[in-house]
Amino acid sequence: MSYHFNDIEAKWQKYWAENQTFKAYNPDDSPSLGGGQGEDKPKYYVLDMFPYPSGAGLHVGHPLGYIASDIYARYKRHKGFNVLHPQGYDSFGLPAEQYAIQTGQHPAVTTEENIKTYRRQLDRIGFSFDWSREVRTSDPKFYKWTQWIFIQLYNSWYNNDSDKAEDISELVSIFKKEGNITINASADDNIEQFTAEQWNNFSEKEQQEILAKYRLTYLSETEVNWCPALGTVLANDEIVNGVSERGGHPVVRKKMKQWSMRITAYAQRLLDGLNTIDWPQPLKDSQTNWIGRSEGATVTFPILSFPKGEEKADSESQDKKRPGYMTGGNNSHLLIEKAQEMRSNPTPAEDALWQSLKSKNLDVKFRRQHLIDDFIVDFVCLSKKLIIEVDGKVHDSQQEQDQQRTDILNKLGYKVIRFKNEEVIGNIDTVVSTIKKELESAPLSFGKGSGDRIPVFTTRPDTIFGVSFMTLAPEHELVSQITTPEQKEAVEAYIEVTAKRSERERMADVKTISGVFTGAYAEHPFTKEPIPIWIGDYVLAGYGTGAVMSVPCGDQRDYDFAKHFDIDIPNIFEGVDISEEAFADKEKTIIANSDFLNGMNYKKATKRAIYELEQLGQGKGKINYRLRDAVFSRQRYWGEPFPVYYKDGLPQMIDEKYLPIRLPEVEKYLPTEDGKPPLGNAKKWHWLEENGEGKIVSKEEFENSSPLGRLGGALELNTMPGWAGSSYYFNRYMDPHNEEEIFSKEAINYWQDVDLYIGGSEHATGHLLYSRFWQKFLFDKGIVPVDEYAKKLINQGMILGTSAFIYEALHKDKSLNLYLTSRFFDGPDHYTSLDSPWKEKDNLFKKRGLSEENIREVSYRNIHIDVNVLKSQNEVDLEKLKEWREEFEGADFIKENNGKFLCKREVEKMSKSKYNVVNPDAICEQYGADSLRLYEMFLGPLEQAKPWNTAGITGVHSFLKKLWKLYLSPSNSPQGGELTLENKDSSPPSEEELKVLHKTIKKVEEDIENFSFNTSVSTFMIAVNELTAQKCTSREILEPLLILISPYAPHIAEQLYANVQFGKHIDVEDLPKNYKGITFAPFPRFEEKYLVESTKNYPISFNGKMRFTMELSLNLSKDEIEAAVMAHEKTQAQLQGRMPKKVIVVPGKIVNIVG
RNA sequence: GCCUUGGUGGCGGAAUUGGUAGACGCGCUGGAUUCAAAAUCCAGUUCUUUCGAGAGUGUGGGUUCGAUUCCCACCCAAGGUACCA
Repeated sequence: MSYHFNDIEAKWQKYWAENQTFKAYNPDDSPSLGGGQGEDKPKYYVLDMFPYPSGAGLHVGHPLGYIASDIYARYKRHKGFNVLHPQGYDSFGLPAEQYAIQTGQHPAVTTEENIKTYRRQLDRIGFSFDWSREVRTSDPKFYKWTQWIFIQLYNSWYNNDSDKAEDISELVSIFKKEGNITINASADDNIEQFTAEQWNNFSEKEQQEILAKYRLTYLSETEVNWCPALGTVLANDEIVNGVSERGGHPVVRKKMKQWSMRITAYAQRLLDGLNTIDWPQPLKDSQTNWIGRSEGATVTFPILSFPKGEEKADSESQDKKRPGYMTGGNNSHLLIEKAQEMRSNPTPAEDALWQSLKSKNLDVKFRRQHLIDDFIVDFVCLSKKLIIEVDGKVHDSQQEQDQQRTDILNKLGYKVIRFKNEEVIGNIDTVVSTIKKELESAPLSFGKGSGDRIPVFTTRPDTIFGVSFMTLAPEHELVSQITTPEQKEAVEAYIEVTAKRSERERMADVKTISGVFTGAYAEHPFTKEPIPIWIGDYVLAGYGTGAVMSVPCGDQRDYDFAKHFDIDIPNIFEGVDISEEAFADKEKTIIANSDFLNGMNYKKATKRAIYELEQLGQGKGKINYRLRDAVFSRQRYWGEPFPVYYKDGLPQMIDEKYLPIRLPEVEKYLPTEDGKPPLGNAKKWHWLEENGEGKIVSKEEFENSSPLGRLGGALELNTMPGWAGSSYYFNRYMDPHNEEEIFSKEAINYWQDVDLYIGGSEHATGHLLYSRFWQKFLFDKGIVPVDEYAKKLINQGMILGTSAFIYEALHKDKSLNLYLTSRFFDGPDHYTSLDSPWKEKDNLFKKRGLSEENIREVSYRNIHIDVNVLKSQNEVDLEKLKEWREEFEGADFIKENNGKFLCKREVEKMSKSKYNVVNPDAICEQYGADSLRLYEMFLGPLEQAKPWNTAGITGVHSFLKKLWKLYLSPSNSPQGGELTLENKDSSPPSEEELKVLHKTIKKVEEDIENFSFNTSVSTFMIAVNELTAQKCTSREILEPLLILISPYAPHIAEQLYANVQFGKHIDVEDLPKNYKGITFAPFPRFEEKYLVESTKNYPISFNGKMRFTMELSLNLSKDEIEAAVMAHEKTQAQLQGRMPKKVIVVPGKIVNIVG
């Protein structure tokens, strides 16, 4: 009986489905569901990346990873594990919606159809998925939990002290008691300080607005990547080269109110976590780059500007310099003496505080009796903009004046705190610790209202003495404030030009150096020299502080800028020539010309520079991240609705008990006429909650309801992005039908995490980063037990297509309807042969009415043809070609002498437009799923990209036929042939056969553990070839061999295994009810003893080159081996009479003769 | 530019700790079988060669008795990333 793969495969697939062979059991399942079955087995979770069911269906490249994971899952079942191997669909997404816009079909309908196609294709390949656990992100039962997680995020804030997310209610209770002074949170950076008293006096709305700045998901006016063509916002990773990844539409920057996710709070933990997981290095590297941690310092440079009214005197006498600490106003000259007098005659309280401030090592500098505008303040920390006033009794009677003064100081960006004399004298420690807290929480930020200094971030504080100018991003908010009247025109013109240039242009045009001087100067923190402030578009507004201290000798961009504008380039490196380029090597750096940093290396100098800056209160060590908070709103229909409504413009979460909030029906999937997202078209999209009942109603219905005791309002119009559902689906598989909880405690504690995750590397900075973020959040909240969800991850390589080309003759760009076999061409228009078929073409040209001269004008081009019309490697089936495209119908084809018409093949990405797509269905039809599985693995290492070439599949296919024959003699009997082994009294295996089996067990087991599936397939081929040659009929050999092959080619293995069990060919239909298939048969045990050899065929090398081999007993000693080798005639021939200098003998390995 | 991965016959690829380079398969060549084809089976297939042998794993060096494997420098390809201070 021959190998009828189609029949066998269909029957076994049906059998597995009916018997739920691959169902994984949770320990808490009821016994009728098979609960407890997994208890005595260790768990193993194998997962494929969530597929998006696209309309095009699967091509041969898609199942590669699924086949690999399936082999591993099946292998683990043989190894006695309770294996969870689920599959489902990431079924929300753009393409279905685009299609809906074009055709009016509901995305749910097309998605359902696409899923059916996917499922049919997947089923045909024989995967061992537990389909009872299937989930779909677009299913309300699933997205109920997506919405639920969103609410959890909304109700959380990130506590940097405990380094985890905590409930927002804890934050509120701290605010009530202490205000926000002691809070160390990952939050917005423009938060004002407040006391408990202030908090308690804030209105509900004010409180909510403040809380929003702490929540892990929050609404904010963000600059987003708006894609007008798609009508939506895109995430950074959805943009490739400045255009949308899907569709290639232009993208512009735009401000919009959006939900954001505070992923930045997790930046460090996302980075640290990478060290604990076994993921591919390139993937870890791209996450590391994406997070973009850089260690350095913030340095603040005071701006030298001129006090009103003193401009002239100052500019003449002081050469346009004025130190940054001179913060006095127009009347400074009148007040300065008074201040000096007060300084020398402090009150007892002032003196006590001053001594404490000096001695407590506060890392910041305080000044006393200092001029701020027209006031003399008691104490001020300029870098933190904090003023401390110590009030005597007299202040009780002048509270109003004091308030006015405070208001003015506040406007100047200072914070004022007041203490009474008796507080300072009575309890100096409390006063100092309050000041400390204030200082710690005061941001080193110089946002609005702090126009007198420029903060920068630098990774090279050691090069601070090399600063010769500063550069601000053109968008920097200080630019307009500091620009001098003379430079105003030039600066404004420059800003206008840069604003007009799109992001894309700016990115493409890196080489052009441009910038403008603002006319303003900043003061160097140490030398107190003035530094010119420029603007330039090489500085990005969005990174760091949007300003840089430019060190031209140490940074190439600064160097180029300085050269271009002829700015001074001081050299601060010892023994380095900077006449041609900047010197950026940290390792070799020795600092010079830098005062206290001279002679230090990078590390030392950095540390010292930061220390000195801190002493001055003009800098601090800082870690900066490139990672930005993730925008979570999409102006789309086909996505998860937010569980959010708006009341007085503030977002409100809907109570969990009302989830899911279902996606409403709309008539049109386009944005509304007034530019609102598609959900704006929904007739009913208001939330109304009254009498403990919540529902979605129309606007009218909401407005007509009684305002008393009612909750609700307009629902959110945005939907969630594609990555929402895929950020936790792997956990939901553990308990996918639970309606009470996202998953049960028992389920998550049993399955814990994914042991093996296989998928494409394209998700490196999208899905794989966001999902790690959510996992860490869920971990903080005690919802999941581990903070990394996938222990091991493998990126499968892409399968490329092998395109086919034929050559078409053209005259003046017009097709002559004549095609030539490709052997004549090296490429288009480049022929290599002039033999008879080549000459034949001229006759055909003449028939087409071309003159001799015309013929000389004929040119050729190569065109793609469908790879499915090929007969073999490169022979075209002309009949099929004509069927494929009408234009070939009446065409002439110039063939080879042997009548064949050949095409050229070339490896390219598999894509529809290149006609090189191969459908797995066609392969299954022609060769079977087992052949497809084996061939995909046989192509090469899993992680590497490799070309598909259908012609090569005959190799694995004939292997399967040989395997079949090894078990069933090639009898012609129509009723299932003779089995080559007798069931009961099969002959005992020979030593040679046992050796083949055990060497195969060893190799295959090692290969699977190393995910080296390609080499296993070769091993199977070798084993079957050898056993066939040995005419093996022993059940002790043939049965275990099937278990080895079963993960790779499960259908044929199941069938032959059944045959072996019954001693004859048996149809699936005839199996007894209690039949146990191959799936859980224990993996054969490798036994070393069968591989022990008594002799070795030694390679004999001369000077390291193998010249011949020699069979010797392994019992021989080194000397005996040497003697035997030297006695060999070929040895003497090689040596030609010379005496060897040395003979290396490695017993069991090699003999090398040197001489 | 930077980071990562890789470079071995006509092609996909093997060689697990430094020890017989090219396993296994495709393709190709020749043969058997057949009226013929498909299928199947057998033999050969890195290159050069005076048939003795010699060279050979991107290039050039090095370490070693011995290097595809380890070290240094360079070249090329693919992927990621990009004025990130």
